[in-house]
This record gives sequence, structure tokens and C-alpha cells, in this order.
Amino acid sequence: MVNKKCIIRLLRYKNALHRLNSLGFVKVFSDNLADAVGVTASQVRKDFSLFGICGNKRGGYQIEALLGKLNHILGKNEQQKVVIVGGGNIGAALMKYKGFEKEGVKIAACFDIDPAKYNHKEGDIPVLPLEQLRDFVRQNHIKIGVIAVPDIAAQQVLDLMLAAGIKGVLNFAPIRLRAASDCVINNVNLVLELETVIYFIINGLEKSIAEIHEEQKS
Amino acid sequence: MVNKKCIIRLLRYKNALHRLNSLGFVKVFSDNLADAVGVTASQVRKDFSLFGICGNKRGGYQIEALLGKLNHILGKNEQQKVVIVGGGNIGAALMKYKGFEKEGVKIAACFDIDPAKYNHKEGDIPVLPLEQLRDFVRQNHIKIGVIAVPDIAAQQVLDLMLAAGIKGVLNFAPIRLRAASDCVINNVNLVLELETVIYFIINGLEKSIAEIHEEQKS
DNA sequence: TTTTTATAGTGAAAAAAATCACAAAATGGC
DNA sequence: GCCATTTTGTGATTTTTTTCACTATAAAAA
Repeated sequence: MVNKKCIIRLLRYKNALHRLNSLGFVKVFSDNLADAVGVTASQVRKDFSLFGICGNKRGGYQIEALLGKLNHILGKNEQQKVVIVGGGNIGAALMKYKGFEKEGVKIAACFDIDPAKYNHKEGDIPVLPLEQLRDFVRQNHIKIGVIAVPDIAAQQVLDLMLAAGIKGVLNFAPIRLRAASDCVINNVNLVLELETVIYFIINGLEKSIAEIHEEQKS
Repeated sequence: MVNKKCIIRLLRYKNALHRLNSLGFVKVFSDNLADAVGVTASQVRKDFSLFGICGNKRGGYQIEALLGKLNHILGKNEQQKVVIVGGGNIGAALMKYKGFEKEGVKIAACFDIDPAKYNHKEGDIPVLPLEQLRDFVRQNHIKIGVIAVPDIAAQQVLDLMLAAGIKGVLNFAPIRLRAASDCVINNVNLVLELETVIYFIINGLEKSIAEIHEEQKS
């Protein structure tokens, strides 16, 4: 019923509200949020209406209350733990990237088959042998995984993840994964994203590059 | 008129065709491609029809001819050069990633403000001072740039890029960039992509996670 | 207190995207 | 060479998403 595009907008509203909040603002109007996120004010109100979020006629929305509701809907009230499989370029970049922690997403561990990548340094995110994935995921009740391995290994890694109990996957491998239907797979294909830009540059971009986002549930 | 979702499908058809081609196949039917990419056969035919691509009734499509047409439409016949600004986590990962070259995208150089990152090693992608961006982009007629800097610097980097003549940008900074309307900006927000998965896991994913892709032209 | 005004909430309308369904054409078998 | 079959190409239809437009309401002003 609610689709991914809508959730992404909600997440953006949340981010915009955070900024406004830390700037000391107390209330917003739908058109402020619309500007901040790049959509129409109607869209903002429709999205909120879909989730039963109400503001005050003429008074806008109280930022704190609104943040609370969005955080609740988006599951941002408790920290989410994720694991990464693949300690290569992308996996390593994700581990070093500070943006996840800021949003309450904790990278609990990374798994690889290459012993040279193993790491137990205090303070760092541990990089462990792939064989330990299953136990780690079960012991820590992890439901989300990131696939950052070469495409050739991706399906196999997904199968391991699902067997371990993971239910949602962010997949960076440029390949179509097959999985049971009670599992969510969100694909991010970096090359494709860049190629899309190239297309619009080559073929007169005077047209709007309309909406973007690809996904796949499974 | 044609939107990003459609272009992404075209790029996927192209990839699937490459695989089929290297497996020795000579022709495909719309439903083969549909399966490979995860859409319906009608969608495939509609997409092709939109670009004037014809097959043979009852005979399907000749893979080589089809690849040729898609490559032409997608600008894959000549190698595309891009620059990256930001040699941090994401920038470094992109430079090391082999996937771009495989698709005919050449990362010509990376720019940073941190002298510790500068690199002129033979064979590596050069990492140069940001001041050289303008001249480099002009001399090499580069039209595409990747923003891989912290969000605080992203708008400034975009302005530099546009001033240098760049027309299309892949932006990894989690911030809404403002730009003239003759420029294409494609945003990739890694945290958001992961948070989307988290939402669907938390809130009973029994529903399909519909289509995904966000974009913004500017 | 009454009036004015700004803004939320939402059903209706429009636009966009995907799917359907079927005619037209090409192939292979007989 | 004709018929049966398969698959394309596309107009029509359906579904989904977005925008419009108007009512209700709360706040401020008079």
C-alpha cells in the first residue's frame, strides 16, 4: 500500500525536520517542508494524511511532535543493527562512513572470506570470517544485511544471510537476486546511477529527469 | 518524456543482453529479457517501442543488433570520462571499483583539498588539488562529475563543477543541491537506501516494496 | 466579539506509468 | 503453398501517483 517512494519522502521530511529543529524552529508549514525536500506542499500533506499525521489548521506542525511521529513510523526510536558482508571497496567505505551512526544505524560487524581483512581492533567495527555470520546474526538478532561482494558471490551470500535469519538486504552487487517473498531486497547499482546521468547529458537533458528510484522486493 | 526509470530499465536490458551474448545466444524474446530484468514482457516491448526499436514478429530480437541500438541510445559507444571530487571513503571506493571501467566509464581524475590524498602514481587514478578541477575539466572536455564530499561542502563543490562546465552530477552527499536547470543531478543517499529497508522490515513487509528511485533534475 | 486570513485535510481530477489484449506478421510444419 | 502457431507492436484500459481545489478550522486582527 505505501510504497518506497513515499517512505523515502518520509525519511527526507524527518531529516529536514532535524535540521529545522536544531536551528531552533518550533513549527513548520507543509510548504516549508516541501521546499526543503523538493516536493509540493500537497504531497507533504497527502503523505502525512496517509499515516494519520495531523497538524493544526493555520498553525502548521509542531516540529518536535512531528519528529516523534515520523521516528515512530520509521522505526528510528531504537537503534538498528546491520551486518555487512564483503570488506572490499564498498564494504570498507560503508564501515568508515559516519552517516549511518548519525541516523541510528549501527554496523555491528563485517564478514569476509579473506583472512587479510579480519580485524579485531578495539573501537573498530570487527571484520570476521564469513563462517561466523550465522551465529553472529542469530546471537545479535540482526535482521538487516548489506551485500558488498562481487556479483559472482552475491546470490550465495544472500542465501547465507536468509538462512541466518536476515529479512532485509541492501544489495550493491549489480545482479538480480532471487529470494523468498518474505524478504525485502533493495538494490543500489552505482554504475547504473552514473550511466543514467550520462544518458541525460548525451541526449539533450532539456527535459526533466523525472523521478528516480529502483527497487525490487522479493 | 522518457523518465529515469525507463532509462534504468534500458541499461538493465543492455546488461542482460551482454550476458546472453557472451553465453552464445543469438536472439531473445521479450519475455526472456523480462525475466532477466524482473519486469513484464509488455514493459520490455513498450520500452523498445518508445525508442523505435523493432524486433521480428515471431522471431524475437537479434541480440547483437539490439545491443547496438541500445548502446547507441545509451551513449555507450564512446567511453565517457568523469571526475570525482572528494577522495574520502566513498571517493576512494569508487576509484578502486572495477565496475565503471567494465561499462565504459573512465574515472579521469579525483580532486580533493587534502594534500595527504594527492597521488600521481603511474597507473593509479590521479588525485589532484581541487584548484585544478576547472582546468582539468575544460582541457579534457568532461561533462560528468561525482560529488563524494561531506554534505557541508557539497553545494560549493557543485558550484565549482558547474562553473567548470560539468553538466551532469552524481551526488552522494545527503543534501538537496541547487543548480541551474540545464544540469542533471542524480542523488544517491546510501543511508536513506538502508533506512528504507529498515522501514519495510519493521512494518510487516508482507506488502511488496514497490518501485524505487528518487531523482531530481535541476 | 466579529471578521479576516492563512493553512491543514481531503475528495476529485489529472497525469503518469504499467498492463492488457488483440491484430498483424513471420516462421515452421504439413 | 497453406495452415497453425508464436511473438511483436501498440491502442485501449487499468492502476498508481500526483496535483488541484475547496472546506473546515484555528489564529490573529479589528
